[in-house]
Amino acid sequence: MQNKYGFLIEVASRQIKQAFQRKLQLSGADLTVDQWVVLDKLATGPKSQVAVVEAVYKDPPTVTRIIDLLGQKGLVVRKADPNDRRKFSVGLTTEGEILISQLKPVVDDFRNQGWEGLNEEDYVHLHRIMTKIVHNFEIASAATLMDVTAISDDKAA
Amino acid sequence: MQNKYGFLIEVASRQIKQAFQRKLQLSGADLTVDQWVVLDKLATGPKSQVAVVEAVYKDPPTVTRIIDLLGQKGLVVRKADPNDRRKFSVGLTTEGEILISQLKPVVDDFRNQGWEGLNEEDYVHLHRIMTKIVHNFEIASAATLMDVTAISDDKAA
DNA sequence: TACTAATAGTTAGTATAACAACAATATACC
DNA sequence: GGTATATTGTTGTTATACTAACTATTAGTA
Repeated sequence: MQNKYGFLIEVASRQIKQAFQRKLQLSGADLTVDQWVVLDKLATGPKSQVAVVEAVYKDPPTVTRIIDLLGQKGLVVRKADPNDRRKFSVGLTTEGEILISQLKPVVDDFRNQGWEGLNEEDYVHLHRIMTKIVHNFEIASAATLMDVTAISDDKAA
Repeated sequence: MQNKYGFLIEVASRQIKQAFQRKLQLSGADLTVDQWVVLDKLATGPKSQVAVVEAVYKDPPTVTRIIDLLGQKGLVVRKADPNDRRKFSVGLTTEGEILISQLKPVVDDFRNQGWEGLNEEDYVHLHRIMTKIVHNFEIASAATLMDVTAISDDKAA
């Protein structure tokens, strides 16, 4: 039982990301995959950067820079939080909202294409195995993350 | 069927890599995960960089830079290929070989820990689903890669 | 109140990922 | 033989990942 699941998962992850990046480019969007992920999370309303960090499971520095870039592209804005001067409230601009609505079909297309030939049961397998592996390393944040993903996924997609 | 498998796989991949990186650090090895992967592939004998590229499914520039770093650490050496002056033959130094043998048990430990509670059948599921997704995007290199991984894995670990 | 600890976010440094462009060499083909 | 093409590897640029260190602010507590 010495399977190189880590290598397998990592390579698949890179390939999927790359395919999605090409899809984004073909659609004419000037966005990276990670920028899309953050942008999409903001669709449910403005959030502090900490909230974004928790939503996308990236580090604070990474989120800072992605929001910087999204800001330069005019897709999001930082506003001061009146209740806590440490915080920002990061929200979509009108352009950001328009871009999201334009990309939604592209993203759905991509998901359907990638999942073709697989079924709900496969997703349950995939999720169970991934969650188990992550739990096995006792990564607290990841553990909750995987659990939450399972629940929110069917609705969020 | 709109599951966010991409997000799920990517987050799990990052978490696993991170856990492995910590394991490496605890063992006292001054190596990144990617450096380990390349080093490990060279254990079967010297290879050209193209061969390494194919073995680890990374880009040529990435492999160039990783080998640079492994070279700076005295773990590998580039030798000129007498038959083809474009090529190098990249091989382990004695220090590289020693490090690999020292890390083998650490790596095995990590794999066993991560796979705890899962069985062969789960690996088959995992591999089948990943391969299917990658095939669905018609990523030629990845397709072969996943297929090859399936075969070589049980022996390679 | 004053002191300490925690939180929110940024900056810096190194490594990896992907793409493009490039030099050097080897191969194919006329 | 000579030219077009493919292969091998490098360099440059931008973005992300992670760690560490840092500022500013808030919360907790003696």
